[in-house]
Amino acid sequence: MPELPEVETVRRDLDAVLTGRTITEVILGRMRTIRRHDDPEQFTTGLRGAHIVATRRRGKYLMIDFQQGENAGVLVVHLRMSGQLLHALTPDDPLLAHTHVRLQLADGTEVRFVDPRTFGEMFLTSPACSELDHVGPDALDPLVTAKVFVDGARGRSVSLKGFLLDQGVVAGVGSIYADEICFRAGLRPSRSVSRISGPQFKRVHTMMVEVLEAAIEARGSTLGDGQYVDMVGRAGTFALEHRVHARAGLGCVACGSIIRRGIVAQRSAYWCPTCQR
DNA sequence: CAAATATCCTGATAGC
DNA sequence: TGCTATCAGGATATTT
Repeated sequence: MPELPEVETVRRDLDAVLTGRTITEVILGRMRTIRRHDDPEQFTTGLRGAHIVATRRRGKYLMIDFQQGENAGVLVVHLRMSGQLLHALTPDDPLLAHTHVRLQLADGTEVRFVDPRTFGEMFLTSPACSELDHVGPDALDPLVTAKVFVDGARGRSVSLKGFLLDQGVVAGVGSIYADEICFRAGLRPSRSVSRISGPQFKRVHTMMVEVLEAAIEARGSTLGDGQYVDMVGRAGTFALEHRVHARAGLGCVACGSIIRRGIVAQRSAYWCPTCQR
């Protein structure tokens, strides 16, 4: 499941492929991918001739800024669980199953959106991107400090994992990194944020930044299912550094206790019963 | 208002 | 072997 580090890895690849290029044609497969648009034509005509000027990311959302004549616009992409953006060097590269959108470029290459589970989406909007108003600041935004966590947790009783997954507080952390952050902070994912102190939130914040940056360095986490890969199909290596996620029944790398699995915030959660309280 | 629940969908896996 | 039932999960709408 692509989370902040995986989306950032894709953004960097995408930037090299798209920025400074022009979209010449858009081929739509499944309409569900562009479900925010009533009219598919609005999407295709809105992108045809678009000149890409920049790529950005906020949490797990990719934003592709473009200029189309006098008009500025943004193509927003969310990969959700199984979405992939792939770069095809020629239009007749074999099409993978579940290829829902093809963006053909003036240089003859193609950016393809592939998404078996179809939860991912793409939509066009104006530069203000008001559709993302409810999304909090990016987890790696320098403006995000431990205070954002302390303030965001005030008056709430949700679990730490549920809190980290709440994209309205800080955006970008998903199930994998929430587990890894909880481990490194020494706190169980089920611990209520109402029982977490200021210094503990400071540690949560420090560990969040550390884990996310290390994961970007490793080009993300590719799990056993091989689901996540970058734009040319390469896996990320951060799963090798996972301490708890998907390690139920194995020994804790720090103390040897058996890693446990349970449900927290309606998601699978993994933790060390000794290292985390 | 916050938190829990149902929903979307398909591939992988478990169980027979 | 091959079938069916179950599960996973991000964000959102709905319910509690």
